[in-house]
Amino acid sequence: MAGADSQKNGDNRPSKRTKMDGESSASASPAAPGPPPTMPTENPYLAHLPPSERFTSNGAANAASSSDPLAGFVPRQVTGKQARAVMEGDVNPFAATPRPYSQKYRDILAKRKELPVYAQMDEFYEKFNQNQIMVMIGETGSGKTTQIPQFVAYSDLPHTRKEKGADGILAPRMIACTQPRRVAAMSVAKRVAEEMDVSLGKEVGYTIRFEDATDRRTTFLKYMTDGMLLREAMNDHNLERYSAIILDEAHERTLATDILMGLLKEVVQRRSDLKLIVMSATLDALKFQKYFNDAPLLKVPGRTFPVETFYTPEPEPDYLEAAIRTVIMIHQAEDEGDILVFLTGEEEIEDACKKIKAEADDLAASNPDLCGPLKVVPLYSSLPPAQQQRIFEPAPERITPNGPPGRKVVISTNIAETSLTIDGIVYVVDPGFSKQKVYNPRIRVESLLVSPISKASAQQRAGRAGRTRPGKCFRLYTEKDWANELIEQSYPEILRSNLANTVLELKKLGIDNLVTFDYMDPPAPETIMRALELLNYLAAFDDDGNLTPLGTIMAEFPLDPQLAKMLIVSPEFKCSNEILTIAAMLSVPNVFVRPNSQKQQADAARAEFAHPDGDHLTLLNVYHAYKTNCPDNKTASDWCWQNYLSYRALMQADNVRSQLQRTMERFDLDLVSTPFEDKRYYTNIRQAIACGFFMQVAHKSGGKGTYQTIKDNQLVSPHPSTTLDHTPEFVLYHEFVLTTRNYIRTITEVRPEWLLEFAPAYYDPSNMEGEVKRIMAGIQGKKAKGPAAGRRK
DNA sequence: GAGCACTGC
Repeated sequence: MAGADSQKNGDNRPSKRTKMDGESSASASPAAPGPPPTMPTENPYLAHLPPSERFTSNGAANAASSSDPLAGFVPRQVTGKQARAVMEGDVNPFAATPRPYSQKYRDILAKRKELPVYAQMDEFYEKFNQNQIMVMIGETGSGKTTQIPQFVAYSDLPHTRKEKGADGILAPRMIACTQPRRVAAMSVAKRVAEEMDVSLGKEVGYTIRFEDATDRRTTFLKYMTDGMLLREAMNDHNLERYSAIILDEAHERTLATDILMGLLKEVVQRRSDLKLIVMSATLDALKFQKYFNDAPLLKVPGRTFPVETFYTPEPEPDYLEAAIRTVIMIHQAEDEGDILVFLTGEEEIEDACKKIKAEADDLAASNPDLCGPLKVVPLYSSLPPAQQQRIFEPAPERITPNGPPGRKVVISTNIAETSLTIDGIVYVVDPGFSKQKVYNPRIRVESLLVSPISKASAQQRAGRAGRTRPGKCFRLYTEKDWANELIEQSYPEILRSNLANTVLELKKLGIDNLVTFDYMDPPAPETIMRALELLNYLAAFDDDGNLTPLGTIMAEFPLDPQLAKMLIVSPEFKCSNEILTIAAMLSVPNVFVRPNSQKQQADAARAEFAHPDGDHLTLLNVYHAYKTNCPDNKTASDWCWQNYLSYRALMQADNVRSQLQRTMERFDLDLVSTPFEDKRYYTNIRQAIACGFFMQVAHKSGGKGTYQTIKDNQLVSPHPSTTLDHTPEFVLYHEFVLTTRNYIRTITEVRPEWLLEFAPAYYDPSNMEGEVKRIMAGIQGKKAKGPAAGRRK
């Protein structure tokens, strides 16, 4: 796109321009080189001038048009002094038509000036102007997420550099800032629109799944989830719509961020005009710098209060008991201030809440002069939003005017470590554990394991105590364990995941060799092999490891490859409407609610939807019942409540279903159903599912309804929640869950004939062993003798 | 006869 200048730092437009001007006159003769493609060509404030007069010979906006606050700005040669002058000036240069700043803008600007990052604006511009890539370390409270993208806007002037896209629309070359979470992308965009005194969704916007608050013609600064940018990259390998990309929260090392880093490392070589800023919170700066060819570093201090850390003298044998004891100790002995306790999961948290509440009530009753009232609040993601909001309620009032103050205790999972910030926390209790995802490529199973956290995590947790004033952190492990046992950083997600999806995405991104791709942390080759193998069996990849036409479409669906495959083949089985529903239901959290106190009622409610042939069909029943019985929101939430179903999950399923349906339509995949009266109605559905999940099948083995997985011979039991009312010879399962026992969850009966018919290579008797081999060979023999074999495929 | 750490498309 941009000039093919190959200097080290990539972007040398200004100097190049000067040189050009020295060689040829700046006349508007058609033969003159004219401005390079990325130079401003559309400055709305200079619209009264013909394009050739809008910029001086060195590319600066023409100073003669004195009303333009950006007069004299050379893209990417802008200094802190220039930017500050405009920020503190009278006219907003980023508004659709230049207009005076509002009073609110000035009020906010005063606060922005206090942010640590503001003080380093000059240093930022020096590094930004001179380098294509830079790494930024900004601790909590530095203001990097809101300010840096704005700084870039003053330098890139994206709103003055509109270009026609492939769709013929004149659009700004945007600045993107990625976030790992949707709420962050949304709330930061809203804040920055206010700070810039422009409208959200017009000049500054955000894009997340299910919601695009941007305007193709006017948005020049876009906050988005990292996954969303990755999706865009799949169809635009050079990310041409962007002039600068800022990867925020890179230290979290989400799968999407890691892939984007690898991809962008390649893109910056192809696009010398693209600037990249990688932002992270402390610590691994050197690793990022090294990965990005020794990119320069800008370090900005945070703005938090000191946190005093305490360790236990001896290891604690029972961290749950120790955590409870510590909370009670703090409540009795420490000054006013709320407490945040980190535990690993829902059950543990509810248990701890009960115990702490009981002890604290006893204490307050027996020592009203020593202990104030204590409010205990649980926090985890599956909690309904209304209950999550309770963490923001104030601590209880003191009971008597001179009595001891009340206190709030929040008992939380890791969600409070990154996603949610609670003000007023002064004390943190950190037992040092969290549930972490691990992937075992040998048996192809992802599971959750309670594991020790990393030092980085522990520091993040401690930091939560110092957001409003100095705080204390009580670590329930010894200082020696801290030093010797905790690893520095948590393993990035890419090392802990099944990569089937990722490998498909990478291919779609145009990455040819998945093994030599420049990962910041390369995954185990076995994990990549497992993914390639699966995608090959699903016919997404051919035998040479290239994407097939089917694989190309599969990558467009926001689904696991197995689900995408079953959806794409479903029209052939005349059941795409039903498979759409099942895919959506399998993509959202469990729709069945089962409160501890009402297990029987909940099970009875579920039985109303049960389909005897399997859980996939039960999910279909639930969705149909939901759509039939819930014409509006009010009835829906009541109906869900009465039927022990999660309204939230069902709404999500509805949302996902529409998105999947749109993707189906985009690829001309028919939306069809077999008539319900037709005896093949359910068979067709089950066959389509089998086309996606034939690798996840178990065969009955031994007594007592136990099964053995076909590929890895793992002994498994159907999950007790299943609605399957018999024990067929073959079942297909959606998930393998490793808890107290090996369970297969969400299962449906399949026929061995289908497996051989739809996945002949996989089920070829020569690949099989024992009983299954005999069964498959038997079917093959019969088929060979019978009339024409193979109805489909 | 039982569990969903947390995100994301």
